[in-house]
Amino acid sequence: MAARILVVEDEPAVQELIRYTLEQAGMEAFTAASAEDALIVLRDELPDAVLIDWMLPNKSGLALARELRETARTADLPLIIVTARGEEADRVKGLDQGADDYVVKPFSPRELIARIQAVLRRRAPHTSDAELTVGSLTLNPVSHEVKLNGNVIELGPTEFRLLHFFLAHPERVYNRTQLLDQVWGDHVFIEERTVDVHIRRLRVALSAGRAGGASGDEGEDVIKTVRGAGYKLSAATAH
Amino acid sequence: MAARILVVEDEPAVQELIRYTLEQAGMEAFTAASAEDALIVLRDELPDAVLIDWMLPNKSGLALARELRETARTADLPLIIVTARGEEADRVKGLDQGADDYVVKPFSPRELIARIQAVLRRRAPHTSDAELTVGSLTLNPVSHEVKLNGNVIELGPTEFRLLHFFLAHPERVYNRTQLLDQVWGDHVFIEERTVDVHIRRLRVALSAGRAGGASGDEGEDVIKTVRGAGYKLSAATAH
DNA sequence: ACGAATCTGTCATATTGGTGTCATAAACTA
DNA sequence: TAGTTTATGACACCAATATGACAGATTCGT
Repeated sequence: MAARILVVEDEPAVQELIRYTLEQAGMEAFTAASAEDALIVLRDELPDAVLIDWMLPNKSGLALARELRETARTADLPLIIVTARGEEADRVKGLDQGADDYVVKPFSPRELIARIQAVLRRRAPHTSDAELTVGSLTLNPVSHEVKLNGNVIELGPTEFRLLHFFLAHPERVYNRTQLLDQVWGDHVFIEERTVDVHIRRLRVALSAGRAGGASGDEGEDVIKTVRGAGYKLSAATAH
Repeated sequence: MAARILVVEDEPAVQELIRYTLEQAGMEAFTAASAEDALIVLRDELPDAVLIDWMLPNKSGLALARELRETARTADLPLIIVTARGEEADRVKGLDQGADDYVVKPFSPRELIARIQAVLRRRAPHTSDAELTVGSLTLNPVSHEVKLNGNVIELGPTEFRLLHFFLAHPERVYNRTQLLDQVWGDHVFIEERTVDVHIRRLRVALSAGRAGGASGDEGEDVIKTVRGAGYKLSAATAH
């Protein structure tokens, strides 16, 4: 989902430049030409971050920043101040006022995007890092490590994501389309049969991990094929 | 050159008092009204020392202290905690958290200056700066020395911070963006691929340290590449 | 203040390894 | 057995990472 940014900037040319830059980077840009407009726009929808020009008609950008901070609903919005070159004092003041970062004009598109993304990143909560386990199989998202009976299993990125998904939804059957959507992303256009191949690669890697096993007794595969339906991960030693 | 001190204090009156005191003593004072602001200011420039009020809005001063210690870039900053009278327990806790010293409010200007100068003078190091070790690799933050199998390894500043960070968070995978945020600071605006280069420099330095070894037996690299995910430091000799 | 030495970030290029597809063999269903 | 559906092995192509070289910064010693 694209990040939605509110741009508060009175000068049309700059406004357009920023909007273009943001959209190039896959972000959605709203605009407001004054602090008042900004407040009105914000009444409707909360963006993911707000970009405020330091110099605005009537109410200064700083005042707007302070106001946003004081209002509960907008208090947590990441703010980035756009300021003119120099102005060290102003910068500190801006940060004191609650801005999360600032960008000095003129700025490069890359820098602007980088700053915004940094701010968004900082606010974003960490995704669940819990270790997933089914039977003797364990996947640790943090260390990016998979173990089976204590043996470390080497997996390629796709197989890792695939197993990760299965472990997060055990015992549940997914058809190839669902797996493509969930593991690859629902915009990709990939042959369905490709899933089979990755399932195989995953199986091979896992069975290799079930090492040392002397006897021909091949334990049940953790990834089960459900003919006509898809695949599922199952701990059951089902017969 | 005047010492530059970052003052993290939310109460304007106290903030002003401290600033005045510092400037009287020929020091340069930056201010931040909250832990968040402090982090932002620190993103730009590293001062010579940080003065933190124990009670801060949102994030407590202690939490800030801990955060600074955990981030490679700021891990070596001398910290002084400003705390209210009494609270022996807090004091201990503060020092545990990595503070270098503390000042009890109300304090005399002379005392404050003295403490700061003392801390600056013995640029020395934090009690909590324990030596970090993984396998036969050791990093001593105090002496700023890295050893591998007893051999001293020479590292550039960035490589040192990078290794420091990895040693503080072993077995955990970080992508390039996270490393840039943690080791360089999250406002920097650096090409992601640059991380690769520093990883390489670190690897080269470390493998050089695995000296004398005649045989072609290249021991496993301590810094592991996790394709599609990033890098991690791992003790595991696994292959 | 002034070179010398070191450090840093970026590129262009080399390498390595992962991906998606196919053709074909098996396995299963009816 | 014929008709499907899934498993396999081989491959060419593409993507991610490693490497080596460089010019601009920074640091240090003097």
